[in-house]
Amino acid sequence: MNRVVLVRRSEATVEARECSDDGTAVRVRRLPAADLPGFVRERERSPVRWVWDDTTRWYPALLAAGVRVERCTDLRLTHAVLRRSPFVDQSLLADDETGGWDALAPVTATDPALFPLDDPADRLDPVAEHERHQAALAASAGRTRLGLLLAAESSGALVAAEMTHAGLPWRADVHECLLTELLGPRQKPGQRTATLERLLTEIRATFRAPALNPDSPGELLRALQTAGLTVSDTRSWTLEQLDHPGIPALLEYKKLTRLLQANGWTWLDTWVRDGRFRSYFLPGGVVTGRWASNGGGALSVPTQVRPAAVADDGWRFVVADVAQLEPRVLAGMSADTAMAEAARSSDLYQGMVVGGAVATRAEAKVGMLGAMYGGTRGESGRMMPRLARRYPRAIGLVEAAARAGERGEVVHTLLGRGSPTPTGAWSERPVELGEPPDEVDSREERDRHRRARGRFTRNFVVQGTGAEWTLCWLADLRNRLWRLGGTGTVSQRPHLVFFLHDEVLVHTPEHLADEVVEAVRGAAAEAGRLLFGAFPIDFPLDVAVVGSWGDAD
DNA sequence: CTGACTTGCGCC
DNA sequence: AAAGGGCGCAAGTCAG
Repeated sequence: MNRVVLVRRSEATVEARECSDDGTAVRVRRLPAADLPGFVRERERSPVRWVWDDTTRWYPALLAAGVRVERCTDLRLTHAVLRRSPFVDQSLLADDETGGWDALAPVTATDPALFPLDDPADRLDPVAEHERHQAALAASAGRTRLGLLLAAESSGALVAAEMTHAGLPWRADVHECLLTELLGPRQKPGQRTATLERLLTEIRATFRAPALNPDSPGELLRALQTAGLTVSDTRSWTLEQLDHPGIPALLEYKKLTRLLQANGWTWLDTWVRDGRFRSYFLPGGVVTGRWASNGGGALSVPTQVRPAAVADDGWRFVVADVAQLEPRVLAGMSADTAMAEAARSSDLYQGMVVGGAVATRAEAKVGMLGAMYGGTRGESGRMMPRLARRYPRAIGLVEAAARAGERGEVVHTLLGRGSPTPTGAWSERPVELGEPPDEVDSREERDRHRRARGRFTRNFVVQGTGAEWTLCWLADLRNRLWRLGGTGTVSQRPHLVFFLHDEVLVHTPEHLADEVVEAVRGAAAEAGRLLFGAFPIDFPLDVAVVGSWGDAD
């Protein structure tokens, strides 16, 4: 399949350099920037891979012109993966421009950098960078898996741009009803709503603190202590443990102020336009390879307000999430057949009970979370020996990752994404006897850092490989949705509108909902095959066809 | 006053 | 019910 590298030659001119598989240029043409959408639409009639510096700099304008692309290589993202992969000979990537590629940041519409007069991307040569990537990949011992990761990462960039373009259908009127019901009518900024005022009066009375401002952690802590409560912080979970008549009102107050501040009327004004919640998803935005988001706290939309996400008339949401993604990924990547057997039931934790590893589902869950996150204290720590005996490969894999991290080493995901190189003296330097204590951390502190590093690398391999599974799932789903057919642009057909680590929302015309469900399941099966080949591990989905996100669970 | 840091809490 | 990993965001706090 031919590739077409797109290069900005000036504000008004684009160069399209078409290459065959072996890299020889087939055709180079210059065209006015305004003609680009038409050119891309035409060239998409036969298979092609677009190569560009950064999807956030090219794709939004194409989507706005009604043009979808099938596949691309996003050099900003592939550069980031290659630069940190332990399977890449870094000398093959070295160039004067390496620092520029390292520093390249995505652009969002809220950035003044949307139409930057002086975009740092324009000082970089995508043709040369792409050639370095090809060379580094070809020379890599992990080229097959790494190649899959680069393709999946680039595909994720397309999905992210399309999701921002389409937006998540959001009913401001439903959201406002919900706010008014819980908080009372909207007040001016800085003023408490009726419900908050009522709770405030009650809190001040029961704690005998007539001027108390519960929004100030310091003031609140002192008030609690004056009331005879022994607490050292004001977290809700801490307060729940206390026995005092003022606590319920205080907890309610904290819950409602949180709603008001994070997802209240201001949030609606800022992030919801024309019936869509539009935020920015940033593929590869997290070190593990998970996505980050920008704007409106997209990845932490509380379940409380999800009822306001409502499909258009005649349309539905297909909401799908993977049950217990990370333990399944761990079973697959470690080829632990005993754990894969437990995963055969739709509830992996119950499967561990049936398999005789642990006595209860609760033990299975807490034990696995501890294994993947590094919990050593209490119940999860006590489960570890039994889990390690029963699932030696799975537990062995995370233990090895933890020990590597403690030694200051880099670990990697199944497809070859590397963890960041640790910085700081604590990682390697041995304890020097007699060193002045004010120049080095104490031994205790450095041990604490080492263990924290171990927990990070332990989690990195699982969370990161989980992110690779979901990338493959998204990429394949995106293509299946397009093939369901129909006419028109991305947002006129079944299309992805939201993605939350292990959950997707598809907005679809109602009559295609059943086919979308099939597509979502088919893509999950394909993701499992891509990552784990014939190894028998499956990824059951919870799928719901609903009119509102709030009805999905 | 601004900017950096901390606290607390939402999501997975 | 959290713990243990990864985030974003808003408000409070504090130093300059």
